[in-house]
Amino acid sequence: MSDAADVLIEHCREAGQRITGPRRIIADVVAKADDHPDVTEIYRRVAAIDPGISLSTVYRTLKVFAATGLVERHSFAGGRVRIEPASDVHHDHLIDTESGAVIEFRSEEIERLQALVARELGFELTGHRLVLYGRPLAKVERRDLKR
Amino acid sequence: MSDAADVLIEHCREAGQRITGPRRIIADVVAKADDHPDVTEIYRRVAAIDPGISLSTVYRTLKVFAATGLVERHSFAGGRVRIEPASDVHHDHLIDTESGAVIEFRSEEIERLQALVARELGFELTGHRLVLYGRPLAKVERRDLKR
DNA sequence: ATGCATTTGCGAATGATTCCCATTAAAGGA
DNA sequence: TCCTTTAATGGGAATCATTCGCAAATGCAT
Ligand SMILES: [Mn+2]
Ligand SMILES: [Mn+2]
Ligand SMILES: [Zn+2]
Ligand SMILES: [Zn+2]
Repeated sequence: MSDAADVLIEHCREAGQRITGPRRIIADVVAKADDHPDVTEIYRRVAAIDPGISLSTVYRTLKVFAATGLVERHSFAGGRVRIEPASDVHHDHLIDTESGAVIEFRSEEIERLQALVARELGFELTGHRLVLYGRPLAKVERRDLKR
Repeated sequence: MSDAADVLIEHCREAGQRITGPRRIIADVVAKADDHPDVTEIYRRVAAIDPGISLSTVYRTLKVFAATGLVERHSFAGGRVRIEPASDVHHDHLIDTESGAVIEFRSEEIERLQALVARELGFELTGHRLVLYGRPLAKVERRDLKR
């Protein structure tokens, strides 16, 4: 039981939610996930620990965690929602279109420009979704980067 | 039958697709749509012209149009796909979280930074998805914009 | 006009997510 | 520890958007 999971559980309790067996396990699985798994994958990992936990409960619990801000739900291309534990520092994602790998990044400038663009349009930016899709550069194509 | 629709039909023909009655009508409806409608809404508009056209055909035809690059499919929040006729100049969207309105914008700088970030990560940017969510500023909050 | 490959309409099938509800089990106090 | 209250669970049905399968209809090149 990682301490990251303990944090999830603690926040959960503070939000007035009951701490149940399934929730402990789901919190643990989510806290350990560093690969943006989809719900079915989380269900698999949870079931490996306690096969009695239902898919319904996984969905419900993730929704509770998301509502409490403990978990983020992404919808990269392809129907199913993907999950990651909420991180203290916001980041966006780049998808390797050849391998499907998810790379995280943070661009201070893009973040700032987004808020600026929104304000120019007469809005206060409340959120955003940015996903880049890219093809890995061959080694020889990378030479110009080193300079 | 707008000329924008004719363009769709013409590209469709060049792509080796047959020009059918349903396709003409769907092309016309899509070409006129300036509000990012979902598929069901397009179906409604199509059915208002020819009630015999099926939802399946609308889905299939939109897929064909999208594959040929005539139509873009967005997946803003909320399950269903939303459609817009492909425009010559790329743009991104800001969603007014209070009204649900979709505002279009284009930021040269953000576009450039995206490519830059991708390259720094070792990728050639092949696409991206950017959606901003914002709350409309009250008039009094806008004063600092005029400067 | 004829023949054939594409399209279409309709209904069934899918896949992800949510809903329903009888049963189980936290939480808090006696 | 033993109740009481009430939220959470499991399992299955229900939803919703989208896709499939296939016989019938229809473009289009000849
Ligand atoms: Mn991430
Ligand atoms: Mn648009
Ligand atoms: Zn961001
Ligand atoms: Zn863009």
